[in-house]
Formats: sequence, C-alpha cells, structure tokens
Amino acid sequence: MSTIKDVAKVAGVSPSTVSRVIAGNRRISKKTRLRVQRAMAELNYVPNAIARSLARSHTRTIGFTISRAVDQAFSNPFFSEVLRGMSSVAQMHDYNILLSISMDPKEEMEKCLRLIQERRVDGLILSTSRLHDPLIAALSEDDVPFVVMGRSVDLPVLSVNNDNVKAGYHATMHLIEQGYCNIAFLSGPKDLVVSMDRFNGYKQAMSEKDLPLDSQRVVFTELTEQGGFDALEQLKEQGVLFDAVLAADDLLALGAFQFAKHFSISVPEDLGIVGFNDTPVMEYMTPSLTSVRILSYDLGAEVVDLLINHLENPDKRRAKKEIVLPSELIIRDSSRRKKD
Amino acid sequence: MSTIKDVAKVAGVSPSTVSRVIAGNRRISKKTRLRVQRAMAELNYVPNAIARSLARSHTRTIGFTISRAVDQAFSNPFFSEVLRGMSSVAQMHDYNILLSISMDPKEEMEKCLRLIQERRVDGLILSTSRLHDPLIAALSEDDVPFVVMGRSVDLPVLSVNNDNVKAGYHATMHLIEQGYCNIAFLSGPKDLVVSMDRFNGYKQAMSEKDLPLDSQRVVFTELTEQGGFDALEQLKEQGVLFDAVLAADDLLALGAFQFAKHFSISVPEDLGIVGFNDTPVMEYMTPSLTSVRILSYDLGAEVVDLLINHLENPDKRRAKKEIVLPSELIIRDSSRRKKD
DNA sequence: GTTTGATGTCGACCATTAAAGATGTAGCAA
DNA sequence: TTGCTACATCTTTAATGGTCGACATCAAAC
Repeated sequence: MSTIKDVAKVAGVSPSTVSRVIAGNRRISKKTRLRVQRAMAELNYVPNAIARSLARSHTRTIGFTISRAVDQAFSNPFFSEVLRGMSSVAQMHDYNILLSISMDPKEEMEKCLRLIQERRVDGLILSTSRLHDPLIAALSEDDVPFVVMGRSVDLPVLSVNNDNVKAGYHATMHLIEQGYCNIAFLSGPKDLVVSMDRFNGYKQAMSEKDLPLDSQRVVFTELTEQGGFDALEQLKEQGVLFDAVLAADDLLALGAFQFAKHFSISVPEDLGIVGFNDTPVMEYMTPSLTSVRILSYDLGAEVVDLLINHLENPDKRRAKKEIVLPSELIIRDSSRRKKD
Repeated sequence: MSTIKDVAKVAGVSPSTVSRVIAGNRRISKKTRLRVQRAMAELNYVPNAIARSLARSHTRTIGFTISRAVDQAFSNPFFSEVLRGMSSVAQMHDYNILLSISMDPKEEMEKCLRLIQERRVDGLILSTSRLHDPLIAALSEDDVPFVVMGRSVDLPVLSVNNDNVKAGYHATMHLIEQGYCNIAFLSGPKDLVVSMDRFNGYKQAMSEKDLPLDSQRVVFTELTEQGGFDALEQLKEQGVLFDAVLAADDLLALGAFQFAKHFSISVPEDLGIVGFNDTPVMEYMTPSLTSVRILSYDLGAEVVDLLINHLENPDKRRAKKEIVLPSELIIRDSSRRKKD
C-alpha cells in the first residue's frame, strides 16, 4: 500500500503538495498537478481515511443505533428500507454508516456514548422509541450532533418523523366514513411514542365526529400478533362492543385477523381492520389489509441528509427542526364495507 | 475532550505509562496503575479510536456490503436478523460494523474495494449472490480478509452458508411423502447461487425417489410474487401438470398462493406449496405456508465470528473453510395433504 | 560490584493536514 | 538598473493522539 510520501517521491514534490492536489482547489500549477496525478495513478494510491480522520478530526462516518425493542416494532422491511435510504444519501455525500444494534435502551445509550467519545463517528442517528429517553437529553446536553428518527420529540433537537397523528386521524376518519362507529384502538405500550401519536390522531377524529371516546375500547399491549389477539379477546370478554379496529401496527392487526377468524367474525362486514406500516405481505392476506404506508426509504434518506447538513453547517446550535413526512392510507378489503 | 497527555499530566507519569495501563498486561506497579486509573476517571478519558487505529494500523471495524438485488431476495426479517447476529458477535469482540448498501453488484464492488483501500475496515463480509462474482476473486487475489455469507462458493475462501442443498432435498422429500409426485420447482434467476443450490437438492430427491425430472416443470423467474404467479400460469398454459410447487423463496410461494386462489385450486388438496425462508407473516396465511426456516441470526453471528477469528489469527492464508448451518422445514397446512 | 528484574521514560512512527516559511519571478517606482 | 513589494508555488515543520520497542533507573539479590 502506497502512502502520500511514495507519491511525493515519485512525483518529485513534497507530501503537502500531493495533499493539496488531492484537496483540489488550492493553487497548484497545472504541470505539478498532472505530474502528481500521474504518480498517484501509477502507484494506485488511495488516501488513508484513518490518517486523514486524525488530521482533520472528523471521520465522515455517522453512527446509526437501534435497540432490539425498536427493531421488533419497526418490523421487517421498514428497517431495511430505512437503511437503504440512509445508505443512499450517505454515499452521495461520501459518508459511511456505522451500525450498532443493541438489546435494550441501556445498552444503546452506552454504545452511542462510546461511539462519540471514541470519536469514531461525527454524528448519530437515534431511533429510540420511548417517551422520555435520557439518551436524547444527554446527547443534547453535550452538544453531540445527532438527529432523532421516526418519532416525535418535545426537546429542541433535530428530527425526522412520520406524520403519525395525521395518519391516525385519517385512518380513523376512513373507518367512520365506511360506517363503522364503535372503533377500538389497539395500541402498543404507553411509553411508545409512535403508538401514542397514532392514538392522538384517533382521538382527534373520534371527537371531531362526535363519537364517544370510550377508554374501554383502547387497549395497550405488546406489539405482537399474540398481543393483538389477546387484546380483542379481552374486550370481548368484558362485553365491550366494537365493529372496527385501528391497530397501531400491522402485527397487532394480524392479531385482529386471527381473532376474527377464530370467532368467525367476517371482515370487513362485521369487523373493519386497519393497520400501520403496510407490511408488504399483508397485501396478500384474505381479505387484504388496509394499512398506513410509511415512507421508510425517505425517512432514512431525510434523516442522514439533515444530519450531514448540520454537520457541515454547524451554524445555529440547539435549534429545533422537525421534518415531517407524509404517510398514505392504502385502502384494501379489510376496511371496505361499502363496496363502491 | 481529554487526551492521553492530559491524563499523564494529572497522574504525574508519562503518556506511554498511561498507554500501558490502558493496554493492561504490561508491567506496571499497582500504585501507578491506580493513580493513572483515577486520573482517567477524573478526566473522563476515553481513548481516541482513530488515533489508535492509525498507530496500530487496524480499525476493529468490519465492513458489510450488500447490493440491492440481494436485499430484495433476502427480504424482510432475514436482513435484520442477520444484522442482529452480526452486531451481537461484533460487540462481544469489541468490533464495529460499517454498513454499505449498493444498488448493483458493480457499485458493491467499488465500495468494497474503497473501504479496504482507504483502510476503513479490517475485513469484509460479502453477500454477493451471483454465481461467479469477480469481487470474490479480486479480493481473494489481493489477500483481503473477508468471508462470504449465505451462499456456496467454489473458490478457496472462508464462508458461512445455509445448507440449501439439503434443505431443498428435505422439502422435496416431504412433498413426495405427502403423496405429491408432479412437483414443480419455482426457481430464481439461473445465476442466483442460493436458488440453484435448492434446485440441486430438489433434483437429488426426485431422482432418489425415481420421479421423472421433467425440465418443463422447472421455471426460472424473478424473485417476486408476480414472478411466481406468472411462472405457474405459464406452466398451466403449456399444459404441464403439477400437483405441488417447491418455491425457492417465500415470495414465489406467495405467487403460487395467488395462482391457486385465482384458478380456484384448493391448497393443499390439489396443490401443495412449500416455500423458503419462513417469512414470519406466512404463518398466518390461510392455509399457513410450509417453509424452510433459515437461521438468519446464526448466519450473521457465525460469519462475524469467522471473520474476526481470521483477522486475529491470520495463520493459514488462502484456506477454504465453509461453515454450513442447518435449516429446518416448518411443516404447516399448505403441504399437509395427509391429515394425521 | 555486577547481575537481574521491575518499573518508567524517550522518541520514532502511523499517514495525513495546515500554518508558516522559503523560493523565485514579475511588476513597478525610484 | 536597482530595490522593493506582491504573488504564485512549493517546502518545512509541527501538529493530530496514540503505540511500542529501546533504553534508563534503581533497588534487591548474588
């Protein structure tokens, strides 16, 4: 592996001259530039990113951490799509992505801090899902460049989020328009921000249409198929009536499907079901699932775009900036009571 | 941010002494060690990973590249599970993972080479899917440490693979035992190694049971739901008879489901369907899909383990080592003709 | 008084960047 | 023609934050 010194020697110039032709814009005579470039080509020289990082004291690497719990909720293609979006934009700006998956929020916090303290990354992308995550506060306190992804935050930080409130609102409206009125809400745990945002949209729609907001019809459960099933079974046992279910996640909606199947309730005639995330395979269920499509790719793309922008223009610190991505309700059979 | 010099000053020793208490094992009196450790704690010192990398000339980072085509095939949870496995083992050994997703094999090759030439990573994990990937040969030629994941390779390199041939064999055997005899094979493109391995297992089982290996019953298509549907429709139009389908991927199997539904063929009575990958939601289809479960987490874990091991014990170069992971056929309704 | 082992210090090195300094040439007034 | 400034171009030097082998010191042991 050749170094800048080798190139310098071959080109008959000093290492710093080589450095400057690499950097470009500096004033260098055309003759020397050509000579250096020829030497670089000849030696197959590629600058050592590590040495460069040390000298410039930044790495052109951004860290993306996610904890297992989130991974579970953010199931399937969501994750890989987000990654694709990230990777694509990162590459455009010549940045790299350091990935770190943790088992729990505590471990995630440690890893994040470590990445920053070790100076491995210039900034972080956070996908913490819990309501008051100490990590966000800590990072914000230490002026670490980071942006929060896929959730709303009440702190003055950078973030990119899906419009979960609006999506919850529209999904509920859709169910109401289809003639459902006893709409149950299947939520994830109470401290899961995404889920609560969707819940708020639901509440907004219900009250706007003057439908009773019966707290009995709202169940907080684990984000699993089983959780969805159990929640509805519980409702049934309690004698709570419902003719539709808005699930905060497709997995929960899947549980609702199972529930309907098990108790021979016909979907969508007697039970309307709407999920969140538009997990691809859901399209092929019978009946096909109505679901809110999240722009996963764009989420990843926007989030690194915002971070890199902040990294390279660190003008106004501690400002709040929130990019909100639209979501789209994909209406399919599971909620189409009125056949038009 | 404090440096090793700051720590040295506070502890009243030289930087090298600090370096050695960090490294551990070196001969240092308990007294000095304690003093240094106290100084480190006081200053909240964390060694700069970049500087360390430069001095030691290795980064404790491994690169994982995947190209879009693969990502598509390796759909959904497979990808995130692999990542989890990787991350988990990497963390155990105090390694980091640099992720790079490309749009096509060409871009993937460039990125891999770049990562290595820039010295950003110590080694690579490759998940190329095509039969004769020039990247593998090139890397092997340049003595770059890497291990190939999720596919078989005929070159003398390190790899971790699922036992696709055996899995294909068992899946076919299962169908035969269930009384199906005109088994069609839905394959991905011909240069997709994984798919071809599964195909080989299929052939093996068929010939072992003296069933005709009719090439008409084998269709090579895109790894999509539509591809699966079209392939079977084509078979039908050509008048080829089949009472079961072994699909090289769940998406293809999904296409078979759609086909059956569209032409009112009852599954599993008149058409047995078996897929590959055991995509979670498939369990909830009606009928539920029989599929080969791949140990995605283990795949990621093993591959990192092998790479790190090779990185830290670079004894025998250019040896072939292949770790083969078992897979499991999850029998569900779509292939259960005999109710027992 | 020399050997020995434990404990420290020194300084070269890793590959690069950036600020400051050197060199040479041209322009221009005296 | 000389002397001085200005400028372009390149080189030197000193960082960046560590690591590691070679050498120094010193007390205990022989």
